[in-house]
Amino acid sequence: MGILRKTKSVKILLDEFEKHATAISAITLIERFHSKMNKTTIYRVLDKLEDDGFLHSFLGKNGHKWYAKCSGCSSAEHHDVHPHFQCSDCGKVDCLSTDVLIPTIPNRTVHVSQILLQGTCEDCL
Amino acid sequence: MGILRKTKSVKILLDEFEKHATAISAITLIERFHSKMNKTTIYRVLDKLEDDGFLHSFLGKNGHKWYAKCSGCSSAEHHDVHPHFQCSDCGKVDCLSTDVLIPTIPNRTVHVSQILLQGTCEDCL
DNA sequence: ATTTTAATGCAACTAAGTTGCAAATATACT
DNA sequence: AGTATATTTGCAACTTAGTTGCATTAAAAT
Repeated sequence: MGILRKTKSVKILLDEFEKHATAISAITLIERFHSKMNKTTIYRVLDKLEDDGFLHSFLGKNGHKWYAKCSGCSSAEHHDVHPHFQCSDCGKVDCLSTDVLIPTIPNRTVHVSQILLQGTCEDCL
Repeated sequence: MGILRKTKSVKILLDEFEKHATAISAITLIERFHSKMNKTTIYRVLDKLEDDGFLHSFLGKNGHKWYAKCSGCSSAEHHDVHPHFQCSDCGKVDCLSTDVLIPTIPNRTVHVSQILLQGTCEDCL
């Protein structure tokens, strides 16, 4: 599918991800923009922005969905396979540029790797 | 809290994890034993078995809870911080003994790491 | 055998995410 | 600009994993 129209909702959400360097959870966006748009719309727009390679998604520590800006992705290919760091204190989630080496697993082919590190971030140390 | 009494439910669930080498999702256990025990009981027993160091839990690809037997854990300490592998074909989840090296992250302290690898398992290759 | 206290079942609830459909709105066309 | 067309939106209702409170049941201690 992907984005076809530059609607108000698309602009608001894109803008929000431009403004913040950190990842944002779907739940947070729903809280933040519930007066401007419906949660269904938020989920749908996020979905499309991910399809288009503007955002990538992953699951936070409770299994809730988080989104962050992609760097160098397109609708053809997502190559944001970096680890994410969630602060146990403030809950903030960052994308880490540090690479984690996934070892070869005998008799298995690994296609996707989800790495979520939890601990204390620089602000909370 | 932890387990205090060896009830029927505790025995059934412990037995199930003895029988299978792979991880089992809470949802699967509820399906499998819905006639023998209530889902609330299942969640509560799993919780306690985890507290006691018999099981460890992690989130699968949809953010749903999975459990597997611990090796060498106690109620005092869980040291099952290994990666998990979920087959995209058959859905089966295994604990991997292979270690993944988590690099030191500047200005952050890492306490927990969740690593979920997805791909094709040996049976589905 | 009786008492005590933990474990269970049940029903109702919570919350994240999804679906169907009618109404609104962005874009294409003339 | 005005109209047609197709996408996007809002809403309400739904789905489903997991949780909670409370009365009942069943371990285990006496």
